[in-house]
Amino acid sequence: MTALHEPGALTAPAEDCLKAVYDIERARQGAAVTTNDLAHRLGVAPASVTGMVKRLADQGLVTHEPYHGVRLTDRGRRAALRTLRRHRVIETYLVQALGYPWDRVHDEAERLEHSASDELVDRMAAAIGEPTVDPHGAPIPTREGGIVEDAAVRPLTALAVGDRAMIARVTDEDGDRLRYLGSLRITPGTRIEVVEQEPFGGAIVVRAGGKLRRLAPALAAQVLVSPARD
Amino acid sequence: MTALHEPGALTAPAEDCLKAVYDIERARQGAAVTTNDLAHRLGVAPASVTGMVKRLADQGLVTHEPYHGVRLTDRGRRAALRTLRRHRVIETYLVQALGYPWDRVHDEAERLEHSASDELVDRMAAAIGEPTVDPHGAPIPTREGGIVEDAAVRPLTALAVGDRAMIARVTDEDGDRLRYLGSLRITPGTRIEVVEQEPFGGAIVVRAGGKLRRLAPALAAQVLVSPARD
DNA sequence: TAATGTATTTAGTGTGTCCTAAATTCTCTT
DNA sequence: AAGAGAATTTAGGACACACTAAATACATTA
Repeated sequence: MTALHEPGALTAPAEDCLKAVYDIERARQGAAVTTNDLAHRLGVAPASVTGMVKRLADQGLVTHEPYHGVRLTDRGRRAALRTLRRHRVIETYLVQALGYPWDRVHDEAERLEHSASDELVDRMAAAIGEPTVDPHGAPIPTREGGIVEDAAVRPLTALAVGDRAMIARVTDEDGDRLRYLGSLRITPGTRIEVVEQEPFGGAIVVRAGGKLRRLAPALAAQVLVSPARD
Repeated sequence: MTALHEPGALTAPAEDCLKAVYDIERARQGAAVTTNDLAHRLGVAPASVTGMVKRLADQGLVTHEPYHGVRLTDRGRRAALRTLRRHRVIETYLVQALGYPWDRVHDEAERLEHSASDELVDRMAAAIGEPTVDPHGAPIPTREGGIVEDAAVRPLTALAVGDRAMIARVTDEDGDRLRYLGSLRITPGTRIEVVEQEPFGGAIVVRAGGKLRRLAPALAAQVLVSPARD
């Protein structure tokens, strides 16, 4: 790909990288993001990340303290949120308007987010009633770049036996795991109650939709819940 | 962009080039396509086309007789039709499902066609009732790669005064010209009658939707009509 | 048939993205 | 405080795609 003429236009790998920095920065609660994390997330060699980050730093989208990690600048954060909005609107549209199952929208959106115009994304959002969360429960940034992360949300693993809650979000992108969770009705909006917590890193047993479900801790950690208000 | 791993995966510029070869080959009635034609169509320097064509030839998608033009192989034609189907289904979907005006779908589809999966395109087609022509009247290739070009279709310029016909297709991609034609109701499906043909390359005057419209020959040449059956 | 002008290809560059292998820096433990 | 091991960056390639400038082939006309 040659130099892009439109000012501010980013390449697809650059957008992906910014999105990844945003995501990991948030997961790390604002700490700097290591190139290794990024390499892992992006499926790319660590040395490649160094190069990408250098280009993004030249454009003023991230700051890079060599050997100490990457941070988004304000401009970088805006760009990341723009891409995130595209991604999540597209995912939601695919599910609501085109009947995609929730476990197969990620990869499609991953490609489309780089070529869809703002107009298209806005039309999609309008067509399905301006959704505020995507099919996995993740908040959709607004046109203006705002985003509301629900502070009350915790991982399912943080609940105690007897706690009731509602599934708010599933932070997993792997199709197989999502399909599995879907088959168990472990999806945003479902009410659950923790029935049992097996000791020493064992499974968590919840009642969901009237059935008992055993969730491996690795899976349960990806399931975020909000306190049941009843 | 690095070497693509999926077998048969083409880069966006390669897909664009194949589509252009297909289109020009058809317009030239099967004659070989010159690199200059392609350069013009793709908005790229002629030397760049030579390089692109070389890569496509290495992949067995075109044959290239140096200094004498390019031809699609069967595999190349299949690839071109796959892209063309994506493009035209997307254009039609944007108009029918998302309310786009017909003069603004081309550029959007031009980008999306390279990142939309077959599944997405098929779902779009299904959602709007498996259309057979796009908003400009161009036939949409089938999933299997077939395409039916209406043989009875002729340019508006080929009609004589007094002839009646129906607008079948507008072979123009420029947004401004399409918007203009749209404002004149010169769109697929409209019945017209040739009222006057100004001599020596002058305008063609047609009655369309009850109104008289003067069309410059360059514009009229892009308007294809099929004989009115009444 | 030779000359001329156009079309086309070759040669040489630059950019973005990726890689592997080798150096470097950091951190943690002893 | 030093050294081992891990993380990171640098160095050196490769490939796709674009460019300009120069060389070459073609076709047409005088």
